[in-house]
Amino acid sequence: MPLSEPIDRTRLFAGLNTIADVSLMQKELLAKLPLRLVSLSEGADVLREGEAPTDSCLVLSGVMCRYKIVGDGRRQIVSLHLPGDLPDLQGLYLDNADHGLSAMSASRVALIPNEALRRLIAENPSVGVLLAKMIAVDGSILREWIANIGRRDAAQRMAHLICEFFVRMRALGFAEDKIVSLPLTQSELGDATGILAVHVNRVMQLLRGRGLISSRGNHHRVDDWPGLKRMGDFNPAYLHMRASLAQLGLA
Amino acid sequence: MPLSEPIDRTRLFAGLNTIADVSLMQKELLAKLPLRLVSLSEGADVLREGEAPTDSCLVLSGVMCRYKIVGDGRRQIVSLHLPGDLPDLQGLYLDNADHGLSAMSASRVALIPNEALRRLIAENPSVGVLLAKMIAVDGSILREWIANIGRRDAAQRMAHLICEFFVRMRALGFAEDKIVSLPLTQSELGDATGILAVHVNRVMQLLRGRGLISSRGNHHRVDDWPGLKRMGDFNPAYLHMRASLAQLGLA
DNA sequence: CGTCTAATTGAAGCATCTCAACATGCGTGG
DNA sequence: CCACGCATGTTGAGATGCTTCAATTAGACG
Repeated sequence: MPLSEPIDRTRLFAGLNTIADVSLMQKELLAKLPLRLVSLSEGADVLREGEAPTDSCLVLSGVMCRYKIVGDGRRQIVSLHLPGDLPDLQGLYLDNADHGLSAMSASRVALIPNEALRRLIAENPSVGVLLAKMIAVDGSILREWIANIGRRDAAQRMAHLICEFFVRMRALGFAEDKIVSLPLTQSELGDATGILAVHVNRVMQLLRGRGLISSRGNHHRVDDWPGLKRMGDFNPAYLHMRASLAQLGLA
Repeated sequence: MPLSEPIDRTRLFAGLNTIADVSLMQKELLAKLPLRLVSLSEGADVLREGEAPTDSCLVLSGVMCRYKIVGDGRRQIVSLHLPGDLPDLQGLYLDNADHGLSAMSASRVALIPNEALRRLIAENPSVGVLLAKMIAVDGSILREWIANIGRRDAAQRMAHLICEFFVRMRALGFAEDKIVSLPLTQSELGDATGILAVHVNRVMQLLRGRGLISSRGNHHRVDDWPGLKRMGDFNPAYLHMRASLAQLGLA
């Protein structure tokens, strides 16, 4: 449902800013885009597999995910998206969505008509380059997920997922106290890592047992960042961020 | 090593043509790009993880792959690339490669200076849209790989991989007799699907035993296409091809 | 307080891995 | 042409990580 609250248009640059230097002019152009604010309850879909997208989705608050359903009905989450992300930019160029897009927690998003985005890109190629970079980074993260699921065991996968989420949140200015809210149930964590929920539980206990993290509900505290990083074989290069780990206080 | 043989410039459009309608003018513009022909022996790297790409790679012949190496040294192949593909387009927008790019069989590629590509896109936005679409489809295939590895068992994964390879080859005009040359060793098939080589062997025997495929060396014949499709839970929508399966003779 | 979802625990089964050996094919050099 | 070496394919047996099924506990919410 559309809301009347004011939209935080700086969110438009938040994600872009972590990977590229967005000029003042580009910010102004982006801020002028027509936005339709929508509030989503937990689990709500913005887009379903097979639908033809007419708008691009900007996450304002909450955590969203893209997912696919395989033949036997099981779900695979293919990416997580934080405030400032544009999870479905490739919808600008594809006729039908090959995945669903839904809210993992109550979220607010801004819908941007693809027509307006296309016009902006056409008139202002430098903005197009920014968005292309965002799509490219998205692809890079997808590749790392493939490697994560294909070649690491359950504990490593989970550790890697938490590392990625933590670093991305941090880059956006969240999680300053090393406490990160990962609003996923264990079942959803399993959908993201290709593990069954019951086993996620045991893996999380393992991570906690080793003193890497501690949890209370959805809120997780990173107790031993070097250890978690090592356990997850985490190297942030694939995130293509402008800031180094050191600059994020995560040396 | 650079060769002096004539370059088949129609390869420049082959991959694009399967997903988009490339106009005559666009073909002419692409054909004018400066190309540097390079011949690769099996296993040769065009790009290694961490390197800064200066050229984009167009596959002229052979099969190439992008891959990542995880901490313990194991390899995960994240995509396969056929003649007409531009496997590393996102290198246009990223400073450092997050993956390696290598030849799975003796291959010929054409290297296109990124500078020239960027100029072409800037002067001719419609070509930029074509390439953006290619990057978007690339992302879609990555997502399907995540779902494949995360949520299907070994036999399904392998069947799905073969289906994808077969359809993509077919769309390019190969494999008309339902015989497809998949120049991967069982170890490499394992790297692509997240399975160990020994187990790949048993899975291939299973597929052969069910009459889905038959193999002689690297050449595999699809004996039961509907069966293979069913086994691999294969739905080609994610390839975003212009041609339907029916149009490819694979109803 | 009752209901519902999510987290936790246990036990048993199975898919995949691991280790180890042997077979096959292929290119190379004698 | 044969002999050899090496990479790849094949087979077997045992270990294990993850799944499956089932039941219980904890926590959130009206």
